Amino acid sequence: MVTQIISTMETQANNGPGSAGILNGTNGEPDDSKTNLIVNYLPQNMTQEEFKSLFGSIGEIESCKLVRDKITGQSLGYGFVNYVDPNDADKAINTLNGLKLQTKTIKVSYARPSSASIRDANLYVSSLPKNMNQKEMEQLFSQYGRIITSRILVDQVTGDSTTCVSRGVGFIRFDKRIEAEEAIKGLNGQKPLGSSEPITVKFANNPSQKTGQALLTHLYQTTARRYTGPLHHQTQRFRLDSLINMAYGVKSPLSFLPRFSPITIDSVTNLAGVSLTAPTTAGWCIFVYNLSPEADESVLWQLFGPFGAVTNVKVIRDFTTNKCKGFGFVTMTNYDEAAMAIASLNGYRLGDRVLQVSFKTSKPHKA
DNA sequence: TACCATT
Repeated sequence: MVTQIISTMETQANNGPGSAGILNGTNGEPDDSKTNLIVNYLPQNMTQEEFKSLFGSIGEIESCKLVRDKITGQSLGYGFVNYVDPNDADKAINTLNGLKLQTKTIKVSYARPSSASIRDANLYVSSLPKNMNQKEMEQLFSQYGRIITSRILVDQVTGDSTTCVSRGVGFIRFDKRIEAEEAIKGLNGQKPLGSSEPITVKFANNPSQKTGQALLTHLYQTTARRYTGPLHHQTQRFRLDSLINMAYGVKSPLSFLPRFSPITIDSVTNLAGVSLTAPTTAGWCIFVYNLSPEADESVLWQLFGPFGAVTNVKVIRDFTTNKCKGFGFVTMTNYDEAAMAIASLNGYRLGDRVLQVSFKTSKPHKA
């Protein structure tokens, strides 16, 4: 799934007067509030040299650093630039903030002074109402302190940025950790006005805390998806009539499927009392249970692709261990193909596990 | 052993 970021590109006002090389009267440290910038949302593949070259084109740099993972050396997507001349810092913000580099839109703003109190002030929010936008989320959280950055993650239908839909997940970075703590106390488990579902608010996991192995696994999966994603499903797609032939015992390339499905299509459509997820712009969401801890996205593409148009697959993993939690989701465009996939794959033995496959149920909620 | 989402 392609994830697009909605984020304000405005920069933070800096913290008052000061200029490079002038010593702060209280502690004798240089005041670089007018020269030191933080750069966010850099492309993952940008090197230190490219980073320096881009910002060096504005003016003389005192120092700069692309921040990287301690173990893997992988870019964490942000960095700092300290100019000699505050005018160049200002110019960098004006000319480079909002610059589009590959798929990213970089953010250039004054860096806040390094301090223990601003660390771990980043929150992860889930179960947000799908119709809540970034501004509304900020409004909800702003009562607890000054918000530095915020964002809501959205699904993006390939090739049409207007059909974005919130994933109900976002981030809020406060100025101070105590503000973030208060926001958790005040908002975790609370229902936003007009919403029936409580939101989850917790400290965000920091990607740099991931193990090197998990990062490499993630990179591998991101790369591998190129060869198994929706743009290629036509090449492995089979026609519905060949599936019907198979049901009558005709030889088929789908011989890996069970000859007799444990359920019929009718039983799928007629499950009493179960509300199926409505077809959204994205299609029909299918719940796949009993995947192995090692399962990855490619197995879902392989299983469901033969039945028709698959627009998205997702293996749910534990964020810290990166192991599959035993289930995943597949989105298919057409109801008939989704129903056929469910009828055929529910009860299918994958390795030493028997899959349970059904339409995703609507999330249960207490009255 | 049961319905996600981690910039």
